Amino acid sequence: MLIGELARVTGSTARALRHYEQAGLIGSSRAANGYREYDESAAVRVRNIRALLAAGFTLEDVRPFLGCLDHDVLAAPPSAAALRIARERLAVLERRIEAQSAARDRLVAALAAAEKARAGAGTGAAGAGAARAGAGTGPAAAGS
Amino acid sequence: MLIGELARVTGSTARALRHYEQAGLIGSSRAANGYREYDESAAVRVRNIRALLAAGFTLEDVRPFLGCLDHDVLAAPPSAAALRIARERLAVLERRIEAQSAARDRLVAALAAAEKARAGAGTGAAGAGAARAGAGTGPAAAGS
DNA sequence: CTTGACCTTGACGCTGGCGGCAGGGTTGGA
DNA sequence: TCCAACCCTGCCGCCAGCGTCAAGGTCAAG
Repeated sequence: MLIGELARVTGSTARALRHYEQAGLIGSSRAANGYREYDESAAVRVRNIRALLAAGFTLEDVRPFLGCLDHDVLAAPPSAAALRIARERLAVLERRIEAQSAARDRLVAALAAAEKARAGAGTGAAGAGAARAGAGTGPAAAGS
Repeated sequence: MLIGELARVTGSTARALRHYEQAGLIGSSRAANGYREYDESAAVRVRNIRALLAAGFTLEDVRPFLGCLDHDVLAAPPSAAALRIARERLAVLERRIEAQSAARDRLVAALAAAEKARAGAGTGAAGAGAARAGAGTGPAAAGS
């Protein structure tokens, strides 16, 4: 399989694949003309890599998983280091989701308050008061 | 308040504040000597901005909230336009949270499968089988 | 032989959020 | 008078994951 086909079947691009190779995540044999050649397992490997990337991993983070990615998924008996990194990434993801959910909740609350203020008073003076009530849970409180 | 003090009270840096200004997120009056001068509300505003950034917003994302950040929190004089933008942002937030939650779920599933495989078989042959079972929800399935 | 679709390496560009340095001006205190 | 501690603008660097030329070589088809 040449690089273009691998790109197609993995939903990536030739450029990305060369990038992964340069990062040491995938390998390739070379044909006589210098073209990269891949076998079937490369497709699986690349899909796994991209899945990890999509999950917020960096290329560096993916490296420890290389042993597993060959076979079929990243569920092969992974090294302790791989597990550790996965958990770290998971924690980061959780924190990010948490932070964004908090932002969302604040925004929802602010919207509700704004609409209530709208219904109550037109000028916004009363609205500012209602708004201030939400301030405790608002971004200003998150000044860590 | 000069930029250094504002940086101190907001836990940021002068460099960052100039960056926000260049991005149009904060303003400043200038003293005769050209120094930036800020009033108290600037600190609140900056803290709000940083809170949003910490929540995964980009500077661009923050821009629509500017009207709210001035006063005290993100509850503004609820103009129809502001409400609309807020709702748009809310939708974007929801989508982002959704995407990241999906990534998290995949990662969790992969971890669970990995640990099951670990507990089940050491060599990897049987482990690969167990792994394959988890593959449906695992990264390999996320080849979009 | 030519065309056109593939492939190669190399190198610069881009986005985001600053850090850091260069090369200055200003101000207050010893 | 001189230093230290501020401030200014401007610009390059960095990380990450590629995109996008540029400038070619290769190969099958017409």
